[in-house]
Amino acid sequence: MDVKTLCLGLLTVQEACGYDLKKTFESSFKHFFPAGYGSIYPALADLAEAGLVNCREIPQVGKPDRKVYRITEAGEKAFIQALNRTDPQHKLRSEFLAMIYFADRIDEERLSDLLDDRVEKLRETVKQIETLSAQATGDSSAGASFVAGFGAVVAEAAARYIESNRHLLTTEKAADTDIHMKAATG
Amino acid sequence: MDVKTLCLGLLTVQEACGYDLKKTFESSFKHFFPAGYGSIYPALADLAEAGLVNCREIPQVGKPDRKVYRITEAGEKAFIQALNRTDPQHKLRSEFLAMIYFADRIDEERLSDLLDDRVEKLRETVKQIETLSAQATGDSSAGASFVAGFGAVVAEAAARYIESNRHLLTTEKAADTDIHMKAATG
DNA sequence: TCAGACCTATATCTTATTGAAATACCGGAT
DNA sequence: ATCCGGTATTTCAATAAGATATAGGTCTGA
Repeated sequence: MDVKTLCLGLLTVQEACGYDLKKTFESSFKHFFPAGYGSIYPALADLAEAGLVNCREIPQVGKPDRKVYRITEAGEKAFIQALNRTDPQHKLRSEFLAMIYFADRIDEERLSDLLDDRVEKLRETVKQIETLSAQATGDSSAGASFVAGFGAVVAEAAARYIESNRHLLTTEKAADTDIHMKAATG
Repeated sequence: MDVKTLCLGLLTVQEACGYDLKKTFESSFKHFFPAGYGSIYPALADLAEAGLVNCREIPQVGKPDRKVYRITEAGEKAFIQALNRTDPQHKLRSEFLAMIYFADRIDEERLSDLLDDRVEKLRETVKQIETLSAQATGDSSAGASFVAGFGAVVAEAAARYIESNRHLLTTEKAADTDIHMKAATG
């Protein structure tokens, strides 16, 4: 399940050009599978070369030709196979947590800003997802709703955790460093 | 806050070789910042070249020389700077959610397995983190505890979300596709 | 009305990261 | 005896990230 496969999946729904796919990634996948042009365009080129999609170039004025990709039968099969074969990963990569790990080296004001910013961004994520789900333009399959809900729940849980436990990072680093674990996982 | 900076941070605590750092990554950072040898060794080489760490080669029998890296003063400064300069990212990359997005293309048994596996892995993560925190060998700064708690809470929230909402993916795709959003974010 | 900002669309470059395999030897368990 | 797991590093191809270049279009406010 790399960017290539995901593009293929989106093309099972509707033909699109790289730019369109990027927009879909931004709206629907942003919170759990970000991808940029640097991944999408090479992915489409590879898919075309492998015969999993066809490409039709539509001339435009003032803009580059629009390369519209449409999935082939081989592509459909390959995608279904990918859904059945792959053991899916689920990975977080957080520079934020990496920094916080070293909280004792960060001065209090900076630390406070970092935490505020993160909470704010998490809440923005929740809001974005809710807005998107409310519109539900197209994107309203059970799967789409489920992953949206997942994103919102997890982001909200993260925000709440930060709010509830940030005091452990700023108040004196005393004995009871595991209290938040009890509150957290109980 | 790339792998390089994170290695530098770990070296502010204690001198270590690449292999040692990998173990630390496995134990303390695994759930939010995975890194393999392919990232760590080049990172150390770069740090050494930049003069942020020194390297001392300790001969061994039957094993490659142990290259022990110790941070320099320039390195200490660079790390503090990194903590103050960087705007930290926080990204999820989930092939799992990407697959689930296409749940309507997955047959029921396979889907059920995917969900079971994910819940199990999330619960394992929680358990691992709790075990680690209980031992708390060395790794017991406020920052370390905070990030451990974060990991546990978020993993648990994710597991619970899957358990509570998986029925939306298997039962008939009927009208009320947004019920879980209410339950989720409310 | 005119500048600045943003949208459409693709291509490409550098650097970072992944994940695995290759190399080598030791000790303990079967 | 043999196989597995731990110690340690190196390296490689594939993948991805993130930014920049290109180029003309529309919209917006002063």
